[in-house]
Amino acid sequence: MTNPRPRTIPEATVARLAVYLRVLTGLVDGGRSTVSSGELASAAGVNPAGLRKDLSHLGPCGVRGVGYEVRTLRDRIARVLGVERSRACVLVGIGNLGAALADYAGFGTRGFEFVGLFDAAPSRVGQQVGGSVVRPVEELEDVVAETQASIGVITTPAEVAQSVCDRLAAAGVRSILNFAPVTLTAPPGVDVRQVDLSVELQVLAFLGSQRTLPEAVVGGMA
Amino acid sequence: MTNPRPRTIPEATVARLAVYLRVLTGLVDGGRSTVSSGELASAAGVNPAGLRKDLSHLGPCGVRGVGYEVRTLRDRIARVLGVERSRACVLVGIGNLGAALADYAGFGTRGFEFVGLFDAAPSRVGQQVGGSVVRPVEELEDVVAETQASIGVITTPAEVAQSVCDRLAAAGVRSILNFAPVTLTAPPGVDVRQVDLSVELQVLAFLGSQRTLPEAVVGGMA
DNA sequence: TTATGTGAAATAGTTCACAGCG
DNA sequence: CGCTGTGAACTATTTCACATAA
Repeated sequence: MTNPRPRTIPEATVARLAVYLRVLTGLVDGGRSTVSSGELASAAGVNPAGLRKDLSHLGPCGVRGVGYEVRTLRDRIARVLGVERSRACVLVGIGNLGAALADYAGFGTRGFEFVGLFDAAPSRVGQQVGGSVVRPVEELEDVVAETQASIGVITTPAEVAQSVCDRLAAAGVRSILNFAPVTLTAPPGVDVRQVDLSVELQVLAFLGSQRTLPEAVVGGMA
Repeated sequence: MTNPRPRTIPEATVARLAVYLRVLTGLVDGGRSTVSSGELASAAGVNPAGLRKDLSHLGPCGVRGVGYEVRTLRDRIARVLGVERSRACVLVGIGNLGAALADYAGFGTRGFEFVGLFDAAPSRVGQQVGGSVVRPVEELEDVVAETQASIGVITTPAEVAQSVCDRLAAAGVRSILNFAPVTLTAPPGVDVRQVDLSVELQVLAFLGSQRTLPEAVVGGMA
């Protein structure tokens, strides 16, 4: 009772809350008013008991015997994740991937707004991408200062990613999402998350070969 | 005696092995011949003891008191991950993100070859993207059959992702990497990995707000 | 002496089973 | 009754500490 909300939500849970939020938004748009843990879990690709455990970190938010109120739950998760208000992001490196992200509607509808797109190549600067004009990377610090952007996304070549990271951190960005295939180091107080697209493919390839080649293992299903 | 390798490599380890492989390839290109667990761990952003434990799944591959031979270790990891030979992949949905992936050099250099790019839009079909010509999605099954592609990548809009997944699975693709923001279901024997780019941003946002408003309590009442 | 390889301890995360509320 | 919320059991993963080998 004196400890209603533990401040510690496991990171694995946070990642799944983001998925639940996406599913719930779809249900709201579809006019659904309530949903059970079983149905929501199935739509999110997780186990129902695990979903209930995840939601338990938000405090009680369902009705026993009935399920969860879709809109209420969505709002609650959005508040916990801190996406009720829009967050300013800057994106550095407008190659193919950067342009794809800048143009990806999924960000805008989920509380992220790109307030600055930057590239070092003069040929890129001035182009219109995803509703914004690409600016020279020299203006990065000024724009971060003006817009108070708290999130930076790096889609540059690997060679310059660390220096971009340093500049973002120095300019006051506290959270960095890096798509360049290098491990970045940032000062304390700055979070870095790494997304390596070919790591995902390699894990898939490994799981596939585990299934295909294991001569020591029984043929299995299928 | 050639079967002392436990067939069970933890998935978390597999993902890190892919990162080590990337770092090692960089070291080979840079002419380095040996590396210690500490240095490799630091370059990969992990703890040295954890790295050694990861490598222990491959059997002994270092020299005590010295470290690891860079080229040998790289080859060993590549073989375990099953990327010594190139794997045929198909990519469905050549929007911004799909074009970015098709054009991403990181895949080609790491053992993945796109043998077919597909899109439903006639305006896309025939375009040259990343060295291949975009084909109509109707040809998907034929190309999978011809090329024996074992991996499919989905970068379509969410609405059609499941049907593309079904077609890939029916055509014989055993591993699917999905970038569309929906949870896919596939028949047994088909692996699906989900990458949701805005989930990454939301986790970042949450960690950031944890830091920024350490006192704001989640729910209204207690 | 150095740096690997590894059991054992600690931690994180998942699943189960059922009590309890509507 | 049905479905949530949750302790308890279980599994996976990380970290530690040190024996071991060059």
